[in-house]
Amino acid sequence: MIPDRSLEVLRAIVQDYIASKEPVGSKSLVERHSFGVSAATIRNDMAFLEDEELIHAPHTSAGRVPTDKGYRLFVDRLNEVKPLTVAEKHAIESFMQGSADLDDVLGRTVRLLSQLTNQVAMVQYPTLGKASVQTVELIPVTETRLLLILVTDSGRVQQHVIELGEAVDPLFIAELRAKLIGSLTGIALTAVSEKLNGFVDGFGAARIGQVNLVLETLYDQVDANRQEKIILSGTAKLARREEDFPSISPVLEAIEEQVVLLKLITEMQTDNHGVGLRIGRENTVEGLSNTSILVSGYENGGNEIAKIGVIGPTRMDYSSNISAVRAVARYLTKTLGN
Amino acid sequence: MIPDRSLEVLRAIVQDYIASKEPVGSKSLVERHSFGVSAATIRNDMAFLEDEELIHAPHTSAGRVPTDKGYRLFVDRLNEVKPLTVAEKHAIESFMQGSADLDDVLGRTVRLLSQLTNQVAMVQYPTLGKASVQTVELIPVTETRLLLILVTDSGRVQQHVIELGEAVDPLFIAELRAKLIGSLTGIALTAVSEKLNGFVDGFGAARIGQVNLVLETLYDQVDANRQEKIILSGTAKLARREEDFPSISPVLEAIEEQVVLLKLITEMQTDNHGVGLRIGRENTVEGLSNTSILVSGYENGGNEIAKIGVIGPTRMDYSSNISAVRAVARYLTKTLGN
DNA sequence: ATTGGCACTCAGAGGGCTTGAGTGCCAGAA
DNA sequence: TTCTGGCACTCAAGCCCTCTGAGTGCCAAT
Repeated sequence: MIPDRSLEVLRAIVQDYIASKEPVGSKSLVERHSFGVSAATIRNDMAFLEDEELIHAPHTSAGRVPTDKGYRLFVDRLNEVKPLTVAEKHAIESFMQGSADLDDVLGRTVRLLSQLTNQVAMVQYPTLGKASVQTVELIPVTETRLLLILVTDSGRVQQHVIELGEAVDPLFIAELRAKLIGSLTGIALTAVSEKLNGFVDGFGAARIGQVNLVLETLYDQVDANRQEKIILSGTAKLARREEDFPSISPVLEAIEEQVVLLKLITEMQTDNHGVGLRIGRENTVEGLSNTSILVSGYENGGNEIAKIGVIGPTRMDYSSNISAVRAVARYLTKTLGN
Repeated sequence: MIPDRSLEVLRAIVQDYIASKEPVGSKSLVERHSFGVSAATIRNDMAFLEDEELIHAPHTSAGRVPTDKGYRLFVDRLNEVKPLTVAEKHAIESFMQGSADLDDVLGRTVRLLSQLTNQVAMVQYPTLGKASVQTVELIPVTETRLLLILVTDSGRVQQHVIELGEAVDPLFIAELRAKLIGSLTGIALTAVSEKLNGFVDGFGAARIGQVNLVLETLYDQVDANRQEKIILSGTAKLARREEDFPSISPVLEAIEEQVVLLKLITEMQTDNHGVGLRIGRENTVEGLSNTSILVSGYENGGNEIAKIGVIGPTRMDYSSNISAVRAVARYLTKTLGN
């Protein structure tokens, strides 16, 4: 077990280090905090913390810096997070004012979060979840091309142009459209392909090719709904934190690899505060070993669920950022609820 | 007038500097190139070039580095550009294989260009231009919501959800839809708002509110078509060129300011080679004073036109990059032509 | 358990020295 | 007139050395 005072010392080290970016020594520690004991005593505590691998000295005669494990303990014991300022709340409100368009809302959200936290922010597009088909549309756009539109009950709209390679008969399109709407409306996305089993049988042999093309595109769209997407904002913020990284290049590269990033945040669990956090090397992704990733979940109309979050140096202000991410996630859920 | 040999010397300096990232001196110059004269003579030429502000010495006892003006002259006199390798051509072909979907094609293109040039690549979405309305669709998605879809003859599809705030009558929607299609099909985007003058008069007073909502959204979409957009790829490539910039942070920031970037590339003229180039401070945008921007235009089905390009350090391989940008622009035009 | 004291460590700053690539200029050759 | 070899000069960058001070670990005393 870790003694109370040692915990306090750890907390103080983390705070001072976050504020100053300098390794913190026993003396400056007793100056800035009132422990009621002398520097020598603190040094003993620090020796203990070092044994526990919670802090670490960059070199012999330097102050101490929290390790990933130290940050982790600090965050886990963090029982109150810094509440947002009025200005911040106001910023959230005014930022979220706007249209009901999913792309737009998510775009605003990610910029907002980046601005609030001064970190790189990310928003994952809602995943398939329990979403179901609201409607399907089939619109001729040229002689040989159809536009297929899929609308889910969570408000997501997807469209894709299908090249049929031959002129299409408007009557046939109308029939196909009607049948599709009849079969799919209200059906869960996960059940679409099952539901369409044998669908093609209802058409004449001459049409089968075209019907199959349309169905394939439809499956693709359902899949694209599953295939997740992420948007980022504030990449430049990383660069302004240059001192925090040996080199930012691997970090930028890791962030550009959206597939990896998606996998990472998808498998992150959120705790009882509603946030998930990976500190430093807890992210097994190479290139992110000096960054922490902080996420929170949001809901889209009670159906789809996805995550938003920030990426920053391990030496970030966890307290503020946690409350910012949480607040923005909540507002996002609320906004999407309408 | 600048003597021939001096021009040759400038060319050699630019080439060596691009290759080595080191200021180049008279001695290494005569070693690597066969001018048929001695280093001392070259020094005289260099003194001349320096008077003309085409090269510049970072400090007294150092070699020379081309100035923006020097690069400019070099590029303007560049009469042959490095042709693409077979592998590169192959890469382009295979990258462009895919769907007819505009988003998808542009996404592939920008990644391709970034990969080919090893720079940050950008693709501007096609602008309004001569595009006209192919069709308009109005689809109820919930009790109170409509989905408005606008398809232009260049294959661009835009959609937006309209919240009407009250239940909608399917018959009314059908009527509105029919009238819209009747009025707008084939109409140039630029003429849409004019064409719809008085459109609302054909509806009963009770419907006017709803009709206006739909029209407003439609105008917004036409405008969104005008309001341009840009996508980027390979931002991390900048970071790997860290040495080339005093600090990459301002560069990243400038790039994130897409509005500025758009304005910049929009007003860039392309020369007879089909490419436009701004070198260093020729970009009046702060933060881009150490970068060069290289663009080329592409066409979308002969109608819309926009630009693609790369952003990199002034010390970039202009010859290769120019041919890459040109080639990709050509392929993009071709792909979109289908 | 805590403290003051003390010897010890070491990164980083600062100063001075050396090196060598590179320059500018000049007088003589072509 | 143009080119060349030679020479004195410059100066960033690398190297080594020293110094400094923040910080440590440990011990004996409280």
